[in-house]
Amino acid sequence: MPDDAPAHPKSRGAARRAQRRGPTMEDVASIAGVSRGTVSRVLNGAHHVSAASQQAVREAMRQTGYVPNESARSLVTKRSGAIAFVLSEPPDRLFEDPVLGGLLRLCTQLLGVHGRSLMLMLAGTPEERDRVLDFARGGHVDGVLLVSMHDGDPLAAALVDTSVPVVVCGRAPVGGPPLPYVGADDRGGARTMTQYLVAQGARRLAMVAGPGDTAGGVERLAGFKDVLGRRANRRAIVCAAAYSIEAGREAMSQLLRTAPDLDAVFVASDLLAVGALQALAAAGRRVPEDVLVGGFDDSTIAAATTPPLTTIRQPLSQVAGELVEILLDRIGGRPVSSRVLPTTLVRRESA
Amino acid sequence: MPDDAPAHPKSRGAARRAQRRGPTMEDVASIAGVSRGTVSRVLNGAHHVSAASQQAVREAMRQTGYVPNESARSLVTKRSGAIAFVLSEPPDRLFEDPVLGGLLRLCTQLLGVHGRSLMLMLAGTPEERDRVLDFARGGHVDGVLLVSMHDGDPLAAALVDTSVPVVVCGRAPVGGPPLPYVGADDRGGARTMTQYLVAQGARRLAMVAGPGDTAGGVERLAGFKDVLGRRANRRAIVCAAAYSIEAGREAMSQLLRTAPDLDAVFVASDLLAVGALQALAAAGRRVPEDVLVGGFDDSTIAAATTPPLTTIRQPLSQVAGELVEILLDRIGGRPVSSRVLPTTLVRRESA
DNA sequence: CATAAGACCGTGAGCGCTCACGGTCTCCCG
DNA sequence: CGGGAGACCGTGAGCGCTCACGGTCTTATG
Repeated sequence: MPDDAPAHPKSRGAARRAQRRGPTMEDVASIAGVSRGTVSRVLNGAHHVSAASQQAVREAMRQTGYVPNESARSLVTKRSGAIAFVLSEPPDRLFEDPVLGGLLRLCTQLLGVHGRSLMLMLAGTPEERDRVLDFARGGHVDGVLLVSMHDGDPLAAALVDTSVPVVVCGRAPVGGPPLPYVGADDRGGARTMTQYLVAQGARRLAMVAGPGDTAGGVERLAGFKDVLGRRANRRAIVCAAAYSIEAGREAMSQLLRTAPDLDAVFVASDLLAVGALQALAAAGRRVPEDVLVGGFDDSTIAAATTPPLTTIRQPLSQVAGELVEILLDRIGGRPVSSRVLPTTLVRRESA
Repeated sequence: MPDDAPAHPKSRGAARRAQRRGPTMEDVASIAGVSRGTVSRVLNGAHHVSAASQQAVREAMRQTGYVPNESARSLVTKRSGAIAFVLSEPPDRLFEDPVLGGLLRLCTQLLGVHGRSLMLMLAGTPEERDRVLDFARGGHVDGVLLVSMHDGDPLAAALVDTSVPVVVCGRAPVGGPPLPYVGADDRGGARTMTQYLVAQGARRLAMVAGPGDTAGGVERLAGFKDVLGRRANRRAIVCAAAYSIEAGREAMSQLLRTAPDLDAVFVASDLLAVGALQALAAAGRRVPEDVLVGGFDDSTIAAATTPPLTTIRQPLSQVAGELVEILLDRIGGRPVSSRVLPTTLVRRESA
């Protein structure tokens, strides 16, 4: 410390405290020979601080191992630096779906580079929902990334009047408040797949749709119908009870009964398709020789099935990118708009 | 302002502030006709508070929609209520492995029940690691759940001297500090599977082991060798480069070259096994007729392969339970001990 | 050379809470 | 009936930070 005299009167207890409970701003300030205010300035922004002070402060921070106390900061700024990633789903969803895992990872990573942290919150039960609401109201989080597939989700409505910025992933639940959202183009993707199946020679197409109260459920079905028009056979469409392997197996079995002559099936998600593949195999139908199978999502599992699944890829990293960008914009008070991202067909062997 | 009489001197700004930024404790107190201190008491513990005051306070809280400000609380208590779930892995791990997703969900849920929240943090890059460390040092989290598979992880060592309670999931990395951990009995499970394979008539067993610097990698291999003793053929053991489908495929292909006469293979993880199954199919080997295949984890994917995978189940919910219990104990200053949980064989069709 | 404009920096007043302390009031025992 | 023990409750002093304000010192400008 070439530039510093013995120290200021204020620094008496500072050193002792510094070793007890982590150094405070005051400690850094006294070591750097400046005031709290200056330290604060270099910490955020560093406008109007001389190069010398800045240097001294940084050195003092390094030397003391200073870490700003986020609680104290939040207390006055009313910002927490945290974003809630809320999974408004039955509890086993995260367990099953690799897509969700990927989204979560991507968001954590992206948020991290913006200096923000992610709190994972479940909202399957009323108690959990209340906790989320309390967090939002209590200023514990600056924004919410709501992953909600189901329509009429009570959380979305409750969340808007906490006035905490919210962005929905997937699609804004119908009947809910008009929240900004970002999602893949479910309908367009479904159209692409259906057209592809037709182009591959499918004549009697069937569909395993997702649950009827989810965006993926209705939009992908709509895309299917867009292409088929009145040729769509009502008997050849069943909705799965959930996005799970079992539900897919059951739905496919049912399809095999109601539309036994099907020669292609579009399944609304890869996980569902895994189940469908199993049901098909159990029924002795070969894929793709007897039945073409198309999935949706392009999750990890798609490449692992037998045969590997032809599917529609969701641009997951784009979705994550837009999600955090929009949320951060909303938090910053900038205007935002929802976004629907294009999907692509991934050809493998099932169709 | 229709509802406000001149009121107490102190409550002048209170009402105005209450509608601006959420009610504070002072607001609740003045409405309930008590003091801050009493409100604080009913909030935590509620000892030495008359039933009447307690009633009044609760009513006032309900009426104002009061939510305690966690930052202010943390500032004085030095506790944050948050736990970091740190994934010290290459970034694509979470993407792939359903086991991790399940663990994450379970921990979030359990922690939630205890009134604590979970921050998800990645620690794949040095920057991310520094962030984790800063969080720990800054008192931003009360404890860390470290999911680290690789030995010699620098994070574990750095974390211990932040004096923040840490519990490791999996196993304490060798060469690292002696941290409490909880994990499944990898070695025992591997023994069980190997014995089972032998009992099923396997004579020339091979193994696709996990990466050599992971607990799962060395322990499961050790279990394999425990059973086979000197009958273990060195040529019939290869380590996969990672826990991924591709790595499994490649390892299996290699095995097919170095030990072409194998009639059973124990694969150190389900994900790896998916790849192995693909390689086997590509080579024209039928499972289980020509080759028995055993996996490890019993992740979602295990039931979805063709044929469905016989595997070793990790008691995931028990792992999660012990993990948070031990961490909470450590935070509470109670003594803790590491725990190894038993695994079970799940028979399906691949062996 | 006087003065305005700006750069730089220190200070005080909180943010909303907890916790130790001390005060009051009741009740019971000797 | 005095007084100690508790129960109950209010108060002050911060926790570590930010932000507005105002002061000093430099520099440019008329």
